Amino acid sequence: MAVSPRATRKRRRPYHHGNLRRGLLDEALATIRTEGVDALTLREIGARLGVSRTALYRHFADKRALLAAVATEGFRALREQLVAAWEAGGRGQAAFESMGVVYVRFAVANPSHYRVMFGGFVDPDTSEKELATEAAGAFQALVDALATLQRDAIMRGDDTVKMARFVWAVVHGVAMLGIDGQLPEPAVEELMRYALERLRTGIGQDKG
Amino acid sequence: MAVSPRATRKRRRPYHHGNLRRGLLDEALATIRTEGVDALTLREIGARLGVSRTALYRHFADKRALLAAVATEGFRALREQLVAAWEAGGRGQAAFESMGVVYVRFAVANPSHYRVMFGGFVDPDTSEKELATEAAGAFQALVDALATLQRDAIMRGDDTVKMARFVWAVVHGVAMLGIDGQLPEPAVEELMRYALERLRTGIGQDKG
DNA sequence: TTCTTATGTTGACTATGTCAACATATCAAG
DNA sequence: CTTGATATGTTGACATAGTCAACATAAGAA
Repeated sequence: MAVSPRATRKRRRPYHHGNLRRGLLDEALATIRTEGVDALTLREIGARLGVSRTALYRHFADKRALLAAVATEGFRALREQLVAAWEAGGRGQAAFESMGVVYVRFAVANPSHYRVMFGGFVDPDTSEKELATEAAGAFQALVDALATLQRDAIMRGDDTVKMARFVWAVVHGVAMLGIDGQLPEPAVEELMRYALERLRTGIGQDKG
Repeated sequence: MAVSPRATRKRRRPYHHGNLRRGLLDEALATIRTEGVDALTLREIGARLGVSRTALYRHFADKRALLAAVATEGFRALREQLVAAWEAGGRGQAAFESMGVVYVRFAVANPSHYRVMFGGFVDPDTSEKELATEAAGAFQALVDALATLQRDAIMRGDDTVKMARFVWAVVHGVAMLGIDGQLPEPAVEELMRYALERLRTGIGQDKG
């Protein structure tokens, strides 16, 4: 997995290590995935790349910046998966619920990564413009899908952004409870299905 | 605010400091509230109580145990507020939504504390039996309320626990997005209101 | 009074993030 | 090709923090 010299064939030839920034990000993400955010130390990720402990500071302002970059990648991946689900599902009601499934599964499959995105490790407002952009992009995927369903009179005509936030809150809530261990193991998938169903109909007693 | 000797009049007279455990908890919570979880250091909270840095270890196994205790207190407070809202609201539909309001407001008013409860700082499964108990207690308040509404045919007859988890996910999601700064400032309260409304009716287009 | 146990303290160790000073590779300009 | 500027990477050092071991002391029991 060492960066081969052949990679330098591309236009901008990297300097010493060969895209250390990319390597740092990958290594950080790998560590986060396998050992959790707490286990992430700058020294070890440097060591793993055969680089000194402070080499990282040439590519990231500090540890938080690194985490912000990791979060950014998370939002990008999430958006891609959401859009893919929407397209593959046929851009209808079923596709919309498929997005919900994908969302929750993303979180459950990458709990630590998801936590970096939402666990207060990074501030979405200040600094990190790219993070804000990507986060907004992921949310936009949801807004777009909802707008389509509204156009087709499948969903209520409420303010789209507001409705999208609600949907987001639902899947986010399910995901968070799931990765927090607040739910019995098999309950996450089940709750997700149920949530997507009730999201559509509500929990109030049918008046028909 | 120093512990007065008069406090020792109670049955079990404390040893040296006079209920240091309680003091540690209060000080930890105060620090968490004002400066956030990251700013919580064992050394400083000890200093603030005029006690050495390791005195804490006679009352808590380690820092995580202290955080677990803080989380426990959070769940207890949350449950009390939920129950109070339910009772005061008349144990009906309105009272139920009042619980939702209280829940989200608790999180928004105590973001750092809430994060200790749900931010992965403590593991609800392992260790800390009291924490699990209190967390379950808070959830039970929700289950009980829902069961009542089901009995009165105000809510659907679905599995109560499953439905309660869904409701929990909704308010938890709104709360989390709110304290994460993912929503524009005034949007939290607005989203909460909207969420409670749509929670009842769903977002699907009315077929009537 | 004495023994035991509950508390609290001191010193020390390790791990970690970060900065400053230094070293070196790459590229652009002449 | 040399030279200077800039981008990268390294070493040494420091401050902070959590934690443990050894020691000290207070409280209650015998």
